[in-house]
Amino acid sequence: MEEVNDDFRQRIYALVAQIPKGRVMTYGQLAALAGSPYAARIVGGIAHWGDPDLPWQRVVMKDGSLAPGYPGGTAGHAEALRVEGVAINDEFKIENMAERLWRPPHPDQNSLL
DNA sequence: ATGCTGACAGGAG
DNA sequence: ACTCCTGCCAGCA
Repeated sequence: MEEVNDDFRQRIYALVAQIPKGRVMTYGQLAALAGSPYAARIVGGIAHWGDPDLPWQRVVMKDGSLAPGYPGGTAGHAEALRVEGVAINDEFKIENMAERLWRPPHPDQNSLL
């Protein structure tokens, strides 16, 4: 039953790995999708200690701010996102955050349009 | 096994 | 608009 903990991390990996280039997801959203809406901080922890091969640069704060613990600081994170095609303001915040936010596909919802 | 920490989020001043 | 405080939960030592 405790596998939920283990799954939590696994789900975060899966979700992050599925984030399309040019899109971003918030820690809280990832946590919620993983099963714990209040474990946003944990996602940050996993991002720091988790698999470095995953595109953690696409994981940002709900406010559109970038991760302070990212290699190189917010500046490094901003630059990484610019490469992804994401526009970053001089305030190191994502422009049109709502549009950049990636919404994971529904399990069995047929996309009709 | 326990405690402290933290790449967050939300509410209040 | 910005800053400060609180809550929350898994990971790490």
